[in-house]
Amino acid sequence: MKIATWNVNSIRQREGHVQRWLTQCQPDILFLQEIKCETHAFPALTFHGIGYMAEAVGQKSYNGVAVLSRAPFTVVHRALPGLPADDTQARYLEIEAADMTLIGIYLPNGNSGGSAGFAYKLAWMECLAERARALLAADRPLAITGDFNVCPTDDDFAPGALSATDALVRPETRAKFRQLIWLGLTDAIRAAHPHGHIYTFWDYQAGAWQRDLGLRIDHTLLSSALAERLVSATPDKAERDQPQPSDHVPVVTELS
DNA sequence: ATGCCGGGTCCTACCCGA
Repeated sequence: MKIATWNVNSIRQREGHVQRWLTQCQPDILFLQEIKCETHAFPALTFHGIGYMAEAVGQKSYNGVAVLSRAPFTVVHRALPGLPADDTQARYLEIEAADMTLIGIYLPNGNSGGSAGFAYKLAWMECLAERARALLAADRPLAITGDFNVCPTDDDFAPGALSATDALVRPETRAKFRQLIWLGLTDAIRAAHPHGHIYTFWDYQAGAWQRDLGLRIDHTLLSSALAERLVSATPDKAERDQPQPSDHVPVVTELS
């Protein structure tokens, strides 16, 4: 079973990329982030045409998540439980499929909006940990996948690619990420590649791709029952060389 | 060297990303 995640940086700009990639990679499930369109504008029919059912949680201009699946699934939540009711940012989609709970996230970046923006990121991470805790307590096989906007350690970004005060690497951000991990979740990419630099994002600017100045910020976290089935978890770097690519590449996690 | 590219939008200068 292949579960994939991809921040596509606008589905309208990358619809053809996703269609081609699905055909060539054949994942069972693909979570998308930064679709940057309203829910009704998501091009579901394109994906129906190649055998994928679709569900989107969108908003105008920013954010937006979606899931594509070859097998039927049930939508459980279209927003992160625990957030204020007036929070309309489209960043969370939780489904049940193949007897697993699968969560796709676009975690707040935390660099814009000053201290309030960073506080929002930390509050969002706290709610996510609370949700994960509840699902794990109920003994649900669980995967949380998506764009976490967190470099968990100094091995997870190229030297010089970020300042020490960036919201992706700040100690408070990393502490919240560890809080998630310590619930008993396995960071699948790091488990499959224990040593060295491995990236999922390269900025459009300053030749970051050509100079390999990347970040590892797209993650898949697995509960123990799924971690025991882990076969591989790998970014598909070839996508970054496509014409008009997203700045993120797809990450594919394979379970036996 | 946080705005170098690239997406978005009340259309065009400005917000956001990581």
